[in-house]
Amino acid sequence: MRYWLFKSEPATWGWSDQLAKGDAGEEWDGVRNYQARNFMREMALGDRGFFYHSQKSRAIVGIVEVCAEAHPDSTTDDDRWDCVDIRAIAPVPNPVTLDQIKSDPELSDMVLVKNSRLSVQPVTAEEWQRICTLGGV
DNA sequence: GCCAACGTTGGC
DNA sequence: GCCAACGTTGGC
Repeated sequence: MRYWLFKSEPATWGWSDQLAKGDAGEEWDGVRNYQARNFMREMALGDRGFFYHSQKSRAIVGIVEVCAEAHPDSTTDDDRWDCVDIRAIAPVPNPVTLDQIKSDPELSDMVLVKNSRLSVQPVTAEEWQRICTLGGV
């Protein structure tokens, strides 16, 4: 199993919106960036991901699971863009903030730190474990 | 609200 | 195929 991180502006699509979709999950649509799309194409059913709030709150707030592999993005007719479906698995009891991540030596190589603009990104098993520990998961 | 970083577009 | 212009993202 691989690990990922999904970034969203809470004002547009937040953790509470994701939770409301329940086990059915929802398309992670709207991505118009090749790198992010390519990562989604690599995802497999059952892969886990962090749900990150960008902008104002800047923290990892939840854990999601890939519940459908890459398929055409229903929000566009442009066949370049694919997306996966994800569903909420569990909240992170103590949200892990960007500040915490930046100040933790074990997390200093995270894509989140190095390329803050990438909206879908891979997370290593070590980073996953560390953040779960910090978050009280 | 500003601005730096980055990706994409389109003219040449 | 290069590169300038432009738009968007997201941290501060």
